[in-house]
Amino acid sequence: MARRDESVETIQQEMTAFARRARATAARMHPELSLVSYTLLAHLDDQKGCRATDLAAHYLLDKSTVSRQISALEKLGFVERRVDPDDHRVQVLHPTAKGAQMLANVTASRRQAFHERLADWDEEDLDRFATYLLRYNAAQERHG
Amino acid sequence: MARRDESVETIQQEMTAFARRARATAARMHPELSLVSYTLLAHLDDQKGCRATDLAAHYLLDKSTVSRQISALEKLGFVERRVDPDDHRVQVLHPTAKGAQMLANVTASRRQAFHERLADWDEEDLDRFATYLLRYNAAQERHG
DNA sequence: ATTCCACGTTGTACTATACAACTACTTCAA
DNA sequence: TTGAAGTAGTTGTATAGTACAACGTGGAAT
Repeated sequence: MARRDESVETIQQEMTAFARRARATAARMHPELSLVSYTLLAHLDDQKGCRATDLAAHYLLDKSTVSRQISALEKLGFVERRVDPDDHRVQVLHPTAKGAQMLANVTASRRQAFHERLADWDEEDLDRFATYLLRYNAAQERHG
Repeated sequence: MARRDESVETIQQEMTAFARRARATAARMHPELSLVSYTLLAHLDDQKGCRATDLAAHYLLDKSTVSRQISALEKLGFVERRVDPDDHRVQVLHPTAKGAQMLANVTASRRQAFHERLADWDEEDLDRFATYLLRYNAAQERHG
């Protein structure tokens, strides 16, 4: 049981350490697109458009927060709104060409940073680490 | 090479997803002690006291940020300052008894949450996951 | 038609953060 | 030994991200 506790303790500490640093690191790497904006834009790109409410639900953010983030992205010309013809309350959000381009740049640069950090890992370790993270996050979603 | 890329992509996505959620989750769980305050207080406890400058260096925060965080912790009665007799510029920071108590509570509750999330993992997986996280964070510290 | 609900915006407040300017103290070198 | 340079910490100011509450508008159901 002691070994189990120790592992859990380490996981807690290291996940926490990572979380603390993540925003600042992202901001330093990409002052033009914050971690949150990046995530929202990536979701829009991935989903081929969605509603603000969907973003809020998916990322556990208040709708007002999403509203402001989207306004900012729109002001930057990265997102456009298309009113749903079937329901005039709804705006379907899409990345613009410019937004998609910026997203592609940031994604490429993030991807490269991760590849560098993980350069000396062998394939099996990478695979296992990825699997563990998926499992951990899935558990977190279930248990809050 | 394709499998390697895929793993790295997953790691990136999942680490990002975790980072996005971490603060909000921590805030919901412990409104009385933010993730940052908790981390700083834990460091003080762990190190048996240290200077504000050390905290700033260790957590890559501006000294003004640390100064304000510490002021807040002091106002709450969780931290006390002891002027270093050898160098009157320096304040050595320590958790108070009350601070140590609060830290212990939050730590216990965090620990329990992690244990719940990881309840159905076997010992070998936990050990490997912990090792991977340590390795990943160490690499991040080196490569920015 | 009225009531209720869903979508989104805006007002307000708070926290975390950085940068710059400042004070107080120490160290070192001429 | 005194003056320059450096270090520790605080405070002023600005910004981003966030939540909650109040609101307007539009759809749905009785």
